[in-house]
Amino acid sequence: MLSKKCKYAIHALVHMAKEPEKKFLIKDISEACNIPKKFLEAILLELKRAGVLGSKQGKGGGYFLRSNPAEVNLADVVRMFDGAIALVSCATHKFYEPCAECEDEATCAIHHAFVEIRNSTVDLLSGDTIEGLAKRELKMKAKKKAKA
Amino acid sequence: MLSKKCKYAIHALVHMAKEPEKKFLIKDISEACNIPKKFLEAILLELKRAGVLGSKQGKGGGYFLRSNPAEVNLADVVRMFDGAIALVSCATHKFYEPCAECEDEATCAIHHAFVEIRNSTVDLLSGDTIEGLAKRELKMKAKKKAKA
DNA sequence: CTGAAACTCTATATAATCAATAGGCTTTGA
DNA sequence: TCAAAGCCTATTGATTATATAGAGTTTCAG
Repeated sequence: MLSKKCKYAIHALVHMAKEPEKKFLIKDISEACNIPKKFLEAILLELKRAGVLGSKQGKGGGYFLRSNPAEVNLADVVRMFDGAIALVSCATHKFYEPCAECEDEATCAIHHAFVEIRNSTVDLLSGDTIEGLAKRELKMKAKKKAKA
Repeated sequence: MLSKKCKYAIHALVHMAKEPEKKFLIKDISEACNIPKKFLEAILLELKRAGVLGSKQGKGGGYFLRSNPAEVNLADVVRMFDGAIALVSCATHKFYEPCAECEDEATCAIHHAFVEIRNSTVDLLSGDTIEGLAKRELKMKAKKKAKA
């Protein structure tokens, strides 16, 4: 399971990607996404340090998207907050560590099984950009409203 | 990432599935798979309570497979030790809980994205039986030995 | 019938991590 | 100059992960 931090980050980013030009106050994102304000503060700061967000201090300040929302995908965000995407450390690319208990990875069937799962998960996560998710969500909400 | 407990369980089960009729001592599995003995003890007990393994106490005792190894798959084992397979609680079948911060799951793009990922992961994990993994591993080891 | 082999069970220790909050500091603009 | 807003460090409390200790129980061999 993802950490709450990571899930909150995704919610915040998708929220911002709905109005990619807008400048957001921490407080407003916090209320819109139901994320504890102080916790969100730390999250946005990390996203800023990673270059995904920019910010402006002082009166009239706020956070805004710095990266192109079409190029920020869930694989990036998950790696940033929760580290490896794979279910075992020997099956990751970016955070590889051999399993202490495994004698020969090359002939370990478990290793091979989890590499496959990793690949499929990474493919799906990489395909989900915050722009795509934001647009999809706006459409779904519009459709639901039309029905009601 | 999987807990060590879960990974150890998988290793132990695949090891046993290589000789599905055999009775194993905790100590032997522990040494063969490089798993701390006392920790493994607790794991095997859980697997027994779940019906996957059987055991015989006393001298000449040991653990053995009770379930058909062709019917024990990684999805089962992961759920048993680590709970939900999905990355967010609102995307699971067996351990469903709504996300506290989410106002409307039906129109939440994040929810939909993670349901897809869950489905793909569950499909792959369900396809990996301990019998299949054990056979695959035996083949790989034989091939490697032939080359050397 | 006894003793060693082997699994069973409960409890505990330690460390790590997660989630959240506190509280001051700095920058900015009217 | 002061209030708005982000920046930063530290800390707390709860939970979970990993592992171990140690006593209890069952079984078989001789």
